[in-house]
Amino acid sequence: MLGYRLRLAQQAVFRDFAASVQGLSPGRVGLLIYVDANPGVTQSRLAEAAERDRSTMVGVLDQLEARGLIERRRGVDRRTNGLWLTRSGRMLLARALRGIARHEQRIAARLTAAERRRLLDLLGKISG
Amino acid sequence: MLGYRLRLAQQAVFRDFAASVQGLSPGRVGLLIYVDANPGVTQSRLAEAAERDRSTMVGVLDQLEARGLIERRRGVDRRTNGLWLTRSGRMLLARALRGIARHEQRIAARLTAAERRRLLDLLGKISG
DNA sequence: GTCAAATTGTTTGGAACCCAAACAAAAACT
DNA sequence: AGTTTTTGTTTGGGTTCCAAACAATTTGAC
Repeated sequence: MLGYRLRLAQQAVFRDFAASVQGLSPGRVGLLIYVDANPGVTQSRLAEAAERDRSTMVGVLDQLEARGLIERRRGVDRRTNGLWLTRSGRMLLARALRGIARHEQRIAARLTAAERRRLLDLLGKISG
Repeated sequence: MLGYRLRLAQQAVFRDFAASVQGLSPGRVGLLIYVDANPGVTQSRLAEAAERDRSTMVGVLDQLEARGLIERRRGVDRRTNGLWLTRSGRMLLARALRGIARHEQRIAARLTAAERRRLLDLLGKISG
């Protein structure tokens, strides 16, 4: 019951999110944010940060690279690829973040500040 | 932020759920419950109830049938397959439901009754 | 009653996701 | 110098889902 309701709420939020950031899943946005904050980060470190397998990253990064959002550059350690956002990657990320901000506002509008705090608190009790 | 926390909570609940009901995803349990409550239900109706495409059901039902949990019988309308739980399907479902009950208790133990009501209320505000 | 239209389950092809095992290239350690 | 470890990659697998096309069957219109 609770799990079901959690899923419904998450889906509602996700749908709104998806409407805010066309063509970029939450996971992808997370990757772009991380690369933006850590320019030159290695694929393995990024996989670690995202709690995904190295092999999972390959295809994802291939796509982001094909869309011209990130760039792989061979590192001094020639086994590694350093990751950077391209100009258009930074621009798309900025646009996405603005969309996310609007999204947060729409969601926040459904709750008072006190309710929001309470909800986060209760969710924490379940997660932790 | 809120979407992220929702996802964490949902994952926590899901992990606990998975530990309760080995080898049966929440979706599968939902299907078994529905078929149990509506013996002879048609594949299309079941797909409707689960908000999935007819074509999605085929593979899922193939698996459940291969595991000997459900049975397809040609209906009077010979286009249709009526669905029934087999004996072992009913037994497995009963076992799963007991596991889920224990699961709910474990989750409930993290919250007081008042907190639980409050959480469901707040989640409703977000979903609706 | 006959013939077009709708419905049912199915197949095929595809899209996101994800992991594990194996591999070559490169680096680090001994 | 030789062994071990790390990195990115490929391959193969699994899950979950949808859309389009199809034959069999039923329904509806005339």
